[in-house]
Amino acid sequence: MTELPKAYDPAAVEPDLYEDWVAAGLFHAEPDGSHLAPHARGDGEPFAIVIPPPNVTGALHIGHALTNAIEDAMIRRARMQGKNAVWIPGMDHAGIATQNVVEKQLANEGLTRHDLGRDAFIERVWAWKEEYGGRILGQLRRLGSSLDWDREAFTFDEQRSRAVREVFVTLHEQGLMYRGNRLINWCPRCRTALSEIEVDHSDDRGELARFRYPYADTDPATSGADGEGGIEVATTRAETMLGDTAIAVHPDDERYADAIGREVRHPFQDRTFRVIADDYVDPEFGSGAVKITPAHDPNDHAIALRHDLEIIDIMADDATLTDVVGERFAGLDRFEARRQVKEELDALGLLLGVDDHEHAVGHCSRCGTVIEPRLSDQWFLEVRPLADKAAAAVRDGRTTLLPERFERSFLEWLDDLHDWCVSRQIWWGHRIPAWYCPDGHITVTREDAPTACTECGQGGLVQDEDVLDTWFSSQLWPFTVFGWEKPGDTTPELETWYPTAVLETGYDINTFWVSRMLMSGLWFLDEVPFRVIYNHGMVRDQYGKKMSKSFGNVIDPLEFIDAFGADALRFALFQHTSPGTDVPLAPEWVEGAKRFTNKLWNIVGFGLRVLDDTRPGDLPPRDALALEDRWILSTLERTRAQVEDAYATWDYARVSAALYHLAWDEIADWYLEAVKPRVYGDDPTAKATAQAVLARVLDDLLRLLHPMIPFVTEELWRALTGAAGGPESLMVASYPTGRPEDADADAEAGFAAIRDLVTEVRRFRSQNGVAPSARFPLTVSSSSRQVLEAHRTLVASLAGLSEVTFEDALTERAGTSTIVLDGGQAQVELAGLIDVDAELARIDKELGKAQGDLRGVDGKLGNANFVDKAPAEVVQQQRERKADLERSIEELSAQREALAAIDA
RNA sequence: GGGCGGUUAGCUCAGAUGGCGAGAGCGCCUCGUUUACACCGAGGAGGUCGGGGGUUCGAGCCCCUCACCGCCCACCA
Repeated sequence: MTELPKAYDPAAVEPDLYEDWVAAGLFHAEPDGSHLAPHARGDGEPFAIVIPPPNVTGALHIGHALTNAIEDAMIRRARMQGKNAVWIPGMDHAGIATQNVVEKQLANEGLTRHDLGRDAFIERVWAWKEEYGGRILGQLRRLGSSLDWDREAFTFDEQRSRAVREVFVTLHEQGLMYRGNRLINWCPRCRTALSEIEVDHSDDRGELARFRYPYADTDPATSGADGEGGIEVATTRAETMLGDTAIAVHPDDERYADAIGREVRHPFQDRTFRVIADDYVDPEFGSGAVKITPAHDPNDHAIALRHDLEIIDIMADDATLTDVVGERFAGLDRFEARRQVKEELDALGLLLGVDDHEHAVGHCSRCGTVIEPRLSDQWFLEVRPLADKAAAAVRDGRTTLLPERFERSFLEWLDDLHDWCVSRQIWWGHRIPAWYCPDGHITVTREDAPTACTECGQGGLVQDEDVLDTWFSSQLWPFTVFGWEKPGDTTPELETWYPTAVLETGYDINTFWVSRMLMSGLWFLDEVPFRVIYNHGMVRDQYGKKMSKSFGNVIDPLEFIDAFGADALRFALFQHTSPGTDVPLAPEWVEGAKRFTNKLWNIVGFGLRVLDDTRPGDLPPRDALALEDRWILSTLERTRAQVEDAYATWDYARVSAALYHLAWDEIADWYLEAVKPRVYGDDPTAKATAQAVLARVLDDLLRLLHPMIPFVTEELWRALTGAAGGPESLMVASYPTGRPEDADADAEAGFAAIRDLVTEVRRFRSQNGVAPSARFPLTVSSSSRQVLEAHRTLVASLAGLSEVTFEDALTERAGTSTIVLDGGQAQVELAGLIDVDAELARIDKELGKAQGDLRGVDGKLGNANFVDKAPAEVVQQQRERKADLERSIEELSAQREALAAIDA
């Protein structure tokens, strides 16, 4: 059989295997299942995942690595289980993000997008996309992602664009999509409206400026001076006072009972406004009087609507002040205006003080600029009916959120969701299918170029300049990727794979994306887009800190793949991955995972060396199997069940832990050692049996591990089975199902007895400085005598003994040392083996510990409550432990005496 | 201001429905070139399970409370 290189070299294996898989078409799926491997044909339960489409601007970062590793494991396992599994690749055009990147590039050339003009700019973005945009998809291949590349989609390609227009028009026809003049979040740098969730709030250190509005009926010459004849207000944004149109106080606030209805005079503008009463005002805060700026604050806007106040918009697109504020401040940037307004107020004697004030400030999630609430004409989607459907689907379990504890906040969010501002004042994105006639009537249509206004019939229509929020198209992803273009559409792909099996994504985009897919899927297809929402955590560094460019702790997954291989990176991620749990990642852990792949390499490498031409296949009859065979098969089956169980709770950390333990601690450390006497021995029957079992064990191990670490397992499996590659691949081999008949408690107990004895002998060596190579005889007395005696050769081989003999009871003799076993003891002839003084010291130490433990157990057993009320078996355990301790104390004391005698 | 998660060995984390005589990986110490692997093997040291109180025969696990840490949501000027 093939000899493997001594150490695993991922770089020499991974790229070729990936190409081989692609060439063999193993990633591709057909709705009718015609692609399925023979073992699965005729079954083929549909199992689809759509990739969370990465931004075209993106490069693979560690979060992508996590998402794609998990999804790949899901898909690969489903595929091996004979499901009709498909994983759809694609990218998101990522409106603002992409536009920003290209604008930055233009800025390097000293240009703005306006210098190019709309059409040229968009052309430029497409060119950029062609040149750099595909980068991340290539990087996904390095990870081993088994995406069906024949089905790649893009949120801004023609097919998806048709669906977007159709959805917009349909929603408009349904009366849910409307144009309105409302207060929205405006980013002055991106110069566009943003939705609520595109605004990040942070607690910033700011200020609270207090100043006084003089009453209109007081003398301007004196009213400013000293607190007389005015009303005190406070603000964190002093410049907004230029757009104030009222002062509000609480209706029950006695301090202001007389003030209500009075007029105040604007210090910088030739106008006055009233003091009004509104419940919104908190009398406890500040002076209890609030200045009202309807055009620039959501609460103020609401109050303005209730009281029919004048609304004055004081800002331009770039957050400089417009002429309406008056000559003194017009044209100033908002922050400069803030400073100067305070100055002028102070000059007039109206400023009462400026205090430090920490408060939540909204920032643009794309560029970090401070958001300006602003009144604006935008397109809105009335989300209530859609959100209600989505919430109902979560509540009745049509879709399940993992971890479950996320469900509550997800539902609360859906329950008080506000209308979605979908229009963006940028160029890169789906143009809004609305046209305006010269009279301002709106025509929303599926046509490319409508010629007549639907309201008044006149021509000269001009299309809305705006584009849609990028999430508007990605919300349709789970069905547009399967060919859906309009309500009622059906395709074989949709019929087979919609709803998808699971939507796997970080919890950070539940609101942006997941909720909206749920809403639109239910609205347009009347069916949830996915049965399960699996939320993975965020990848953090080894100190638990979020990875971000500004911290400089970002880890590039490609560097890990180069250094340790994709499998190592994947396995390291899996080892810490449970639903909703953040994943800390340190280089040493990837290194550790690499060691695991190397261990696996050597485990199978050993197999290849000793299997001769044995391939995995049927096993000899059970009664021909050795104890260690039955033990490992039982352990394998038990682990397989644990893995199954862990997968049922989507807990990859437990899956990887169970398989790591199986491979390293059970197979490598014990089974391979236990099997050596037979495979190196000259009993052909015993050898053949060992080989058959070993082949089976290695085969199953590789199958179980393949979804997580596809490359190394595939390479080894081909060597083990002689598979030629291409369609003969572990990728489409069957995933192990249960073999309940392999469960064998007797064999596990028997092997455990052997293991305990061997471990004790090794401990004896280590503690007494007896070389591992030293051979010596051992006499054993044990309750497990039967099984130990029957496997004396194995015991001798594993423990490095020259001879093992058995007696019913050992008698203490000078010059021997006793090894205490779980179910008995063993005796070593010490002559020439050990250092007596060291041994005495060791015994003293053990004696001390045993005596301490005994006191503990005695205390427990002396407690009447414990003895009476604890379950009998628990009490029994303690009694046994007490007996054990007493016995070992006795033995140790005897040994001590014997040794002391030799010493003397 | 709400909500959620966390606090277990030097580090990062496991520890279903309370029975633990508390585990793993890395790190640390001792020994080791046995024909799978030094990307290794054998053995070992190291924990008042954040503090306090409670329930229980028994609590790392349940209850109360306090203290930190992290995240999400939120219109208090």
